[in-house]
Amino acid sequence: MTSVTLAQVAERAGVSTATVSMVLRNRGRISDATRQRVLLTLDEMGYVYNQTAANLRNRTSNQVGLLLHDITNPFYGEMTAGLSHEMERHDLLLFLANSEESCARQQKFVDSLMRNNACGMVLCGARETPPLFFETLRRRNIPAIMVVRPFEDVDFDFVGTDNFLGTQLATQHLLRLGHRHIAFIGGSNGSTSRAQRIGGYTSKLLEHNIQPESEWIVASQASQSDGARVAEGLFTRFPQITAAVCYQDIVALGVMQTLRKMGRVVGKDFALVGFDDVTEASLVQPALTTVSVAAKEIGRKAGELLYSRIQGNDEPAKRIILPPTLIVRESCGFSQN
Amino acid sequence: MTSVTLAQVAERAGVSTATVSMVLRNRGRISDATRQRVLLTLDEMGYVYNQTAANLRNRTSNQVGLLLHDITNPFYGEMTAGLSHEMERHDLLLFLANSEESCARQQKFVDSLMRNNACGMVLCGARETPPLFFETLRRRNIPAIMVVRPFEDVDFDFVGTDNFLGTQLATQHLLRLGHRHIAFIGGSNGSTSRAQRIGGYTSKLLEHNIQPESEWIVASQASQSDGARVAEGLFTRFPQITAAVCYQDIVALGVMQTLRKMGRVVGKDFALVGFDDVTEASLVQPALTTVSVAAKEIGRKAGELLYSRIQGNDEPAKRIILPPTLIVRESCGFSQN
DNA sequence: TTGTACGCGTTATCAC
DNA sequence: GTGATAACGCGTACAA
Repeated sequence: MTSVTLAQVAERAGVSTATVSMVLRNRGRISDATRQRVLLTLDEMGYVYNQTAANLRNRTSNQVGLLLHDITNPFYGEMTAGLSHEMERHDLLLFLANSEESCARQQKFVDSLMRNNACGMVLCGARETPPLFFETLRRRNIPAIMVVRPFEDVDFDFVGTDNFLGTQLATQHLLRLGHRHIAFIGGSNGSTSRAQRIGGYTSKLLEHNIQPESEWIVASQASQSDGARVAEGLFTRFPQITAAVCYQDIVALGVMQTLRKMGRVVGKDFALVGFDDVTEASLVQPALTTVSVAAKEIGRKAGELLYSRIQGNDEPAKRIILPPTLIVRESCGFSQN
Repeated sequence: MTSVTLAQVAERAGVSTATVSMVLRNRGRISDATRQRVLLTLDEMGYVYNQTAANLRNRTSNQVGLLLHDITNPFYGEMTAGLSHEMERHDLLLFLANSEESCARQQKFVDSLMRNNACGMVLCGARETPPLFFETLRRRNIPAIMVVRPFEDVDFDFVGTDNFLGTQLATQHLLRLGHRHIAFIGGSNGSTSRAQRIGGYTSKLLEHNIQPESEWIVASQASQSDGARVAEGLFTRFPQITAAVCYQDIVALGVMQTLRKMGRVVGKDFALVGFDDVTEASLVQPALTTVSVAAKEIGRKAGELLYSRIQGNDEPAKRIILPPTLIVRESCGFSQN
């Protein structure tokens, strides 16, 4: 890396470094003749601006971090694309890290961001993130936006989806179709998102004077196989269940398998709604009716908010909750609305 | 960001900046008493190391770039995870950018990396990348590893998969199952990877004395919907086709939709093989038989190679071609082997 | 262990 | 009006 410095350019052009700097940044009063000469020299020498030196001098930075727990998940891929696009609009560079649900890696990344003078970050924290993590983050006083996973008692900006409304939509849909025995399947105990989704489900039932059955609410890991396993137990014990709202599409897909195995026809004997609208949802037979959360939009909004924070916006922490929509396909049969 | 500087720590601890620096980096001979005092002060003041200042002084960097054309594609998500993991092992930070197949964005990102003093990069170039891009990159003399997409006449390190062998495996599998009317669906004209994959498909047919039909080789965009569209036209014109090798899983999923719509049962009336082994492949019904290219491993290998280049390895450009494997699932029916 | 010049660009102050 | 001088941001490493 035989890099040319601004000083070298200045010498060759017969001007001072101040002049070159001013030309580069279009500031100050430089005569047109001088400007042209400098620009020419810059080009001739193949000068490359050293942003880090400038950042050091200005105590600024154009680099932000994005921490995810699973970049492999298509949902986060979409979100990343949205954020990345937004960052590029503002000429910010994006550092990416994948915690793989490890709090240690997560902490390491954030520390590294601080050392590298990042000017902001977007975080989707690991599941067991300790409060200490947020405390130190808060103390650093660097703009940070949480996304997707809400954390209790944490006063940071947040961008995510309306879990409560999402399952309300799903449950409403099932109720309209005449179902009265509706289960809730999936999510892991202790998850905030899950609690919110169960809230939407329960509240909608109550609105319709249906007493929620706690035994019809079962947890599951985020995999098709565990969804299938859990569903089998549930439907064996309670054959009267005719519909289910699932915590995630991936779980719904597993539930579908089980139903098929038990000889029940999804979309006829049984109605199923998922959550996330992953690509597979439209592919399975019958196509899955699901709650869609615009992942890309979450990324974009987070980027927008982060940028405003970097610009100095110091309003109190904001919560941007994007409304989900119900994508009606075939897994509930055909609706009358 | 009220940051504490090394000089402030030095003053408070009553030592020179040199001493503090040495303590921080465990260099030189510092008495234990002094070391303890400095460490204590460091902690008390909440000092955060300024990596950028150090990098400037040392003319080094700990930041590498990753350029993709579509981070939304699960394949690249996997690859990114592999690379990210490898980068973390070496305490390197990863800049991410998504060109979205735009050469302008791509060039912009690389320029930005140069200005920001990145020490290396991993690139999966946009489809129409002009030669000039590679020339300027070469001139900058910064370690760069190409991945996945091979480019003609470009003398850079490359990590990818054996496209030729991959489709040979796929085609072989179909031939063994007795198919003789096999189509090739997907990929865009002019893509090198696609040419290689078609080569594997064609050569295998020829080995079995089957004359490839050029009309049975059709292009498609990398989306499910376009795969479906293209397949519909193909199967309508040539109903005798009983099997297909797809350029990508995502295309195969679209083809599956079309087949279903046409009343043909995948795995019974029709055999389908994909390429990539994305997560969805194992989730659809029937599960998709596909060529797995270990995306994560490509990322890891690219990271490993990049790191060695950064360390000064100046052997001639290397090509690392990872062998793909055929993952047999259900979309071809059950094999006799 | 310390003093200090240095890496590179910025900008306030000063000179013509 | 134009442009030069030089101190500065912060950590590093060599001479002393």
